[in-house]
Amino acid sequence: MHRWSELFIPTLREAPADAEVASHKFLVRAGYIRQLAAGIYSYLFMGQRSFNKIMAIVRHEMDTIGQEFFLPAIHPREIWEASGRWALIGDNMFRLKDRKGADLCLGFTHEEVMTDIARKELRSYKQLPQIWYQIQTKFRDEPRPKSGLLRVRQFTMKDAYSFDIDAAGLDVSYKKHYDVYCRIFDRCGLKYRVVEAHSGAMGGSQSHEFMVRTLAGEDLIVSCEKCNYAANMEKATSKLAPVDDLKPEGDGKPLLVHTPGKGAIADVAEFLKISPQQDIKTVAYMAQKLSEGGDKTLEQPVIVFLRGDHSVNETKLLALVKASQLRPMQAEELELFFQGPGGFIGPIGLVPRPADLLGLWPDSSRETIKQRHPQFSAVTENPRNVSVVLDEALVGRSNMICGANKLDYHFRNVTPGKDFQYTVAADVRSVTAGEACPNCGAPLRIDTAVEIGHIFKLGYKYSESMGARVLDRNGKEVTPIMGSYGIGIERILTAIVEQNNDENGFWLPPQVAPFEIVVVPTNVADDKVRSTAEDIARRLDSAGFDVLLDDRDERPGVKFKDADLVGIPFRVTVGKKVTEGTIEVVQRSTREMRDASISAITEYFEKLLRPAH
RNA sequence: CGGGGAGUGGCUCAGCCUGGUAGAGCACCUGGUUCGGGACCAGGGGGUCGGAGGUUCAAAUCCUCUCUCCCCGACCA
Repeated sequence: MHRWSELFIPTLREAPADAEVASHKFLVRAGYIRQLAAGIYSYLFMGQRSFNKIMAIVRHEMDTIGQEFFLPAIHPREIWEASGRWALIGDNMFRLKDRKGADLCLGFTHEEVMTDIARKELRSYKQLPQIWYQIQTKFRDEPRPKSGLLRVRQFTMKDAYSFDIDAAGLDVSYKKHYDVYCRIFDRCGLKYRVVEAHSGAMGGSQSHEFMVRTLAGEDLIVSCEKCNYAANMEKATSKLAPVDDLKPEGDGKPLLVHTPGKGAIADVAEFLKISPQQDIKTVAYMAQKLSEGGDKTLEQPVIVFLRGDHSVNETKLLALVKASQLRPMQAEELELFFQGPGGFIGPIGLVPRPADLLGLWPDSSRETIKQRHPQFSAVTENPRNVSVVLDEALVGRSNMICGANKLDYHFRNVTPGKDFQYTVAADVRSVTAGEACPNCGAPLRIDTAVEIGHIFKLGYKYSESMGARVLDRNGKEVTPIMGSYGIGIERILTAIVEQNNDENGFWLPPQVAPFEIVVVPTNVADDKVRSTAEDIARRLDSAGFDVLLDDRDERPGVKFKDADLVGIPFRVTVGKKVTEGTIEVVQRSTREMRDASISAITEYFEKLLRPAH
């Protein structure tokens, strides 16, 4: 049993001025956390106690499918070189040197370390499958930490890695994680949604994110009102309603039309009395990525054509061209590739690079295009180097409007595939709310959400690059296939607080709350009240409940306010009614208040909190 | 990195424009009265005004530089 008078629970009447979202305000006010620097927090007694309970649930469930490890937080450069990510990750990785000048980094994630163990130790298919996990601190030097614990530079992650002999094995390991994650989040009392996700920088084929809807979230999820379709914005697709194509004019060949001063899609549509859906939007990027050595930025032009009312989903595009960044082309670059001015650029005249060269980059020894500015000789010598991406929504369309690469002119009668060629047709647009669900056709909705868990099928990315090999049953050397699975511990608590709060504070489910019950004597100067509260707290404690006795010599109002603030799901108020043998039990979430008998209080909570017994 | 905002006692803030040597509420300590929704009275402790430099007889206040934090964007598992 814990006594509040002896604990350090520094509650605040007012939220710190720099706290913006509910979870940040309340976790600070409730004395769970304190900030040390941007995106770096100390966890105090109450916070750590809650995290420990969350981690216990995670551990308990993970132990049903895997084995717990504990890996180093400091890694040598070499393993990150081996996977190719030392250069790829960039400024988000904390890097340091040891006294000998050797490069080290703080663990950003642990694929490399786990794969290093696997490549050194795993020899035979008989050792597979393996699922290894840990609960460990991760360090990520975020460009913009924000919203309290929602986006930080140091946090705790449960990360797991699976090694299987083949894809069918990976399917099994993946499914195990999927199911265990659902059990974990259910036990934490979270309302969440599992969405299809893009595997992004981690690489790999299949991926799901476990998302909690909240306005504080930074991710967008698309979900169907009717069926269970749900996807991350970067992955979501929709069924588009058919569009009426324009009738061809004249001989049906592209026809130059004068559109003076009408560069923007909306202006062109109005001027020509067409719908933006009949216009082709051109978006020109320079795709960028670091060279193998990490010392140079490689660039290549990528031009996207899509329906006039659609917008590019840059994440989809990045994955398609295997780039790490996109920047809009500058005016002189537009001139170079289109030989036309911004606002009037279009596909006709471009020479798309062949599909088999998509995503292929100039080798690292070559100077960047930027450095060759202003001549751009590297590219002008080789116009095939332009990747032309056609959004899928334009496939099969005809007689569209597009920029003519000539000031104040557009083309009519333009049919993709006929009047211009492209490198590849792919889904590179963003879904918007209200479009039809790809499964059932019902309207899609878009919500902000927090990502609390993520599971990936990594494939061979790390095992291959780092050289993990085992012998199969035929004695043939094969590369194990991997999966990687993460849960953000702090985000579980943060998401729960975002889901369960009111003007006075928040409440946690008993299984993750720092205490299940707070016993509040209204006046410790009253012997009868004080001793009854002591007795109740002691009996509940003996019965195995996590009890906090608020034995502070404070006025009742102060104690009630604090009790409401700090996330404890049940309050037992010991006051005047002790003379009648009665106390009150208040459920924080509903504010529901019930009298209970002092003598039967243990049984009362047994029924409430331990229904299985 | 671009744009915006803010740094004054533990928390929330006033004072800055118009320079004169720092204040309020809450919190904290002592004593007393109180005790069912953030009490009251009396006394008290605590601040290099983010830092450095400059202007001035005099700087929280004016000027220059700088650091930090927050928000929006870019970016991001």
